[in-house]
Amino acid sequence: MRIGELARRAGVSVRSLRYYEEQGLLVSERSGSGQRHYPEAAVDRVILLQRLYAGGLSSRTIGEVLPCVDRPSADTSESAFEMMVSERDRLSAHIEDLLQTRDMLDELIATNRRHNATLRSGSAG
Amino acid sequence: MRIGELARRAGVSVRSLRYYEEQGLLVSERSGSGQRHYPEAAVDRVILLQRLYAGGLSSRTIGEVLPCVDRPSADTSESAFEMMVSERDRLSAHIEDLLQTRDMLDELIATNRRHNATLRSGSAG
DNA sequence: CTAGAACCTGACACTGACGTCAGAGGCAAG
DNA sequence: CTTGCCTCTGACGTCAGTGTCAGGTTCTAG
Repeated sequence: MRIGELARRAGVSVRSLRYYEEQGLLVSERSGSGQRHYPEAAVDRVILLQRLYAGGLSSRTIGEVLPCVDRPSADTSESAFEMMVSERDRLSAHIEDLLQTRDMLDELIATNRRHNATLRSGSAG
Repeated sequence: MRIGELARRAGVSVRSLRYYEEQGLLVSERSGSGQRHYPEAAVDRVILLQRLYAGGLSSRTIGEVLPCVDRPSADTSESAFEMMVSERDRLSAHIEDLLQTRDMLDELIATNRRHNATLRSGSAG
């Protein structure tokens, strides 16, 4: 498929796909005229990339981790594996942090609800 | 206290404190010579701001929800309250997304561990 | 062949919370 | 007064993924 279809099916912009390729995260075959062509598997690949980006990994980090995805059995994935584990730990810590923030928001919301309830019982507004 | 002490005690940079003030999130009294002075409570205030930033709220958004923090009983917090709730929901969705990403990483890690174990049992590396 | 959609490269714009530098003034200690 | 650290304002730099525009080529339908 060409880049437009891949973009639609993976739910990203064409610009992003070119960027991923520029970062070495996504490969394409080129037709004689220079147009990019992708196999079906590229859709899942891009979705995977999106998920890693969503996890806060940078392009560089994703590039270093990808060998673990593509060839989990090669030695090249030694440092990649460590990177992946440390990224998972970083992500876990980040999640914990966000959970604390959410708890704080929940408390604030509860406090405000109590006040609002008090106000509403006095005068609607 | 002056800005340097507040920065140390809250664990942020002096630059950040000035930025927060510029965004209307942190107030200071000025001495005759223009230096900023803060009460003890400013430490917790800055920590609160940090937590909201960590939750992915922008300066503008924080500014809009702060009335809920400062005066939970005022009407001014009506839209602020809705904003706070929607930010909590956004944060929850974000956390769910990150959890999925972490699960994916965990699966990748498990897969790689199996391969590494196989390798190591054959030849240490 | 033609119109128009899709594609190409290249490059600049943007966002947003800061880092950092410059040049100047403030303040406690000796 | 001097030394040295702290603070001030102002402004430009950074990062990183993506938007967007420009100018040109390629593909597809009729």
